[in-house]
Amino acid sequence: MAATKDPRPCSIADALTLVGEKYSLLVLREVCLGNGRFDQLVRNIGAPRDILATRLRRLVEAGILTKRAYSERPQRYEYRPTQAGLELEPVLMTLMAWGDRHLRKDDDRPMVIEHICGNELVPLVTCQACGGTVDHADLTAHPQAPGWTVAGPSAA
Amino acid sequence: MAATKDPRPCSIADALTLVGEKYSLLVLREVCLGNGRFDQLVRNIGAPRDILATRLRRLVEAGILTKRAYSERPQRYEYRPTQAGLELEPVLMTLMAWGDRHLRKDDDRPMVIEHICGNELVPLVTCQACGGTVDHADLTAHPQAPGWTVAGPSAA
DNA sequence: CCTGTGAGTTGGAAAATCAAACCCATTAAG
DNA sequence: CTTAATGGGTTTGATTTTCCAACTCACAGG
Repeated sequence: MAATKDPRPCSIADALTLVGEKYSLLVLREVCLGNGRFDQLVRNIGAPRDILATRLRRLVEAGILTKRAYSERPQRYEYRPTQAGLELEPVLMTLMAWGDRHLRKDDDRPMVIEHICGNELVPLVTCQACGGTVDHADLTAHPQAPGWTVAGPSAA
Repeated sequence: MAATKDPRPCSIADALTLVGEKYSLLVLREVCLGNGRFDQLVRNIGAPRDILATRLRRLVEAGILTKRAYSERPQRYEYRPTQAGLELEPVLMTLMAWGDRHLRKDDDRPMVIEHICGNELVPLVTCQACGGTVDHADLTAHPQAPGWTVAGPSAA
């Protein structure tokens, strides 16, 4: 009998094993803001230095960040997002918008993002095909993995 | 001098204190799929039962899930997303799309989402004002919190 | 009566986090 | 020349979480 330990195969889960650990998405936030230096990350995120070092290694090896020297003698490094890292920014924006809407009173947003169009960014998640916004009621899930239905594993 | 422990005030960080712990977003995934029962969550997520119980309590108290009895005698409960919970689904869809693009070869997506328009959902994050997609190069951040610049704390 | 299901709780070992101190190279100040 | 500061970490030891298996409780079925 197989192990009772095969969770649903899922790209959300896979993405979270890379960026779901504590502080990882905050590292990405700072790095996208242009703050890629170690001490800056420590101050702006408030994470322990050793944990931060671990996360940075992991994000670099995952291809989400790159480490580059901005000075030889003395050697000094900074972290910058890769293309894959930059493509996580929409996730951050969507999460920030959710936090602004549900966790704050009125308009006390700690950060406003300006879009190139000149307006304040209010991110919407839309369907590429029809352009409509993505709402729960409009979605139907189709698991592709063999042995899995929406409800769970079939015929264990 | 103040404590050296005031991280940047940020709705991303605040949102992550609620849904950033291990398994929390996977719980939301399952609950959005309609799988709100305890043993179903254990099987489909692969999380330890005690941790799951802790997460469920937290998500309920945060107003992201509700606990409902679907049977008295014997008492049996299920968890369902609140409106706030449903509004996190776009975050999940965006994260899933990122995982599909960057963590998988070709078209071996473990799950396909169908939009009501009849097409496969490819989520795009767009600007509500102009409708354009959200790319890093088009964004400018404006911190609103006193004492904070994009780079970090000003004049501690 | 014995077994099974659903929804958890309990106990103890293993792993991760935390804060503070330390290290190394280089530059700046007195 | 000695002392202090900066940047980018590593080390150490105490505290928290996580993990896993076993257990509980209430009811239902055969």
